[in-house]
Amino acid sequence: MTSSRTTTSYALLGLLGLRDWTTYELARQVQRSLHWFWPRAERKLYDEPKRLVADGLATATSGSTGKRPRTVYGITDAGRSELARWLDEPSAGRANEFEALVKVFFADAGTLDQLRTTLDRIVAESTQRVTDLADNLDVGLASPAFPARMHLNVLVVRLQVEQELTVLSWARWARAQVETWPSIHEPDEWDAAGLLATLVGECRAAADG
Amino acid sequence: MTSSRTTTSYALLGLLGLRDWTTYELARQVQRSLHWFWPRAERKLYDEPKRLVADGLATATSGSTGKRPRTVYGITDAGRSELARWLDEPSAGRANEFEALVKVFFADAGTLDQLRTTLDRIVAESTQRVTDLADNLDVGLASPAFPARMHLNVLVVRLQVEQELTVLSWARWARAQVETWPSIHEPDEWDAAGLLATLVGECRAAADG
DNA sequence: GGTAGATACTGCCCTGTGCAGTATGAGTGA
DNA sequence: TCACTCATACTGCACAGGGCAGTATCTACC
Repeated sequence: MTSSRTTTSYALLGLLGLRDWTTYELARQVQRSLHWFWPRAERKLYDEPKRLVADGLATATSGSTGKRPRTVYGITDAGRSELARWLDEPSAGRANEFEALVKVFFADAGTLDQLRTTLDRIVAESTQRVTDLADNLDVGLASPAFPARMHLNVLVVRLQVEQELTVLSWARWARAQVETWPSIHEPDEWDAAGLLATLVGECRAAADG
Repeated sequence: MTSSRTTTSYALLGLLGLRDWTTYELARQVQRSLHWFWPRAERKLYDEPKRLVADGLATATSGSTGKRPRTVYGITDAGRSELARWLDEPSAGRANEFEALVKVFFADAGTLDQLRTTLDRIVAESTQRVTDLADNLDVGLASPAFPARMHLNVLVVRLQVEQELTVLSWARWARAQVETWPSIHEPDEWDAAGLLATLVGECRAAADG
């Protein structure tokens, strides 16, 4: 019986469509590419291929390196057509988790210093992510794993870059704003309603355009 | 014994810090505000307050509307100090789930038409989100639930708006690019490596700046 | 009196996370 | 040659979280 498949199933099936992988290789590849828009724990990546095999979408070839087991997974024809079929399905909406932003949102439960620290950390983490992304891309440029797929990579990577840059520049802006606040409760000299109205205007303009 | 707390615990504790709520009200409020950066299923929002009460961080007042039960939750002093303490903790990194982008990434398992449809859907969903966001903000401007918290709202909302606008403009760009492709495998006239190099440059500049 | 929509939950099964634990293999230097 | 480190290759367990179905009652309106 074919059990129900999740996006994770298809994400791995997609990778198997490119070449054969061991689970360990899959785990590392997922960290490098898919992780940016479909983050999954390594643990799951050891379970999922077994389900694909059970459903006839993938093959498992058991070998060994000395005494250590080594399972290589590949895609089947059924897997390829199931993957192609999945591309037609409507997708789930985006979901963004950003714990630090929850802390910003409830900052008035604490002190101004705490908010400043939170924003400093966001700036630092964001800078790190941007740097990591650039490093990844450099490696990809120097020795592309799948040169024939560069165009699709560019589509996806461009969004990643723009998202990361958006967060980074927002974080710097927010940190600068908060610097001038006299207290966590009163922003002083701040036309919050005006800023909000401007944001609404930008949304309307973008939605119409 | 105090069980371990999750970010969801603190998110709800934060709302309880603003005023008392019934679980139903909490669920609706979470959809309106927190959902954009800490999405959680309604189901979870019925379990979590009970844990907060068990840990002494919240109070539950059982009442009724006729025969229907009605539990109002509030925060305790212990809850307030625990919330303030939490603000000091380092946060988990961001996590973005974007199923449709997985489909874009593996688009060469299907046809060019499928990719175009996927991108069309992303544009549509993104436009909807931007519109919803603007509607929410309009309501918030007209009758703010917590006027004294407008400044924190603006900080958070600005990131939401910029993220949504980033996705929308990316989606439109991507759709336009793909329009010119002769096949899913060859982009024609496309300097993918050059585009990638430009993106890397932007990352480096932003990380340094 | 009927009915649609809002309110107020619970149970169940599954996915997914995080962490600890258990190995072996390959490379490096003392 | 031995020890050490890091990479490879998994498994078990407990708990967080998601999605869906199910079960009520209340309010407003016709």
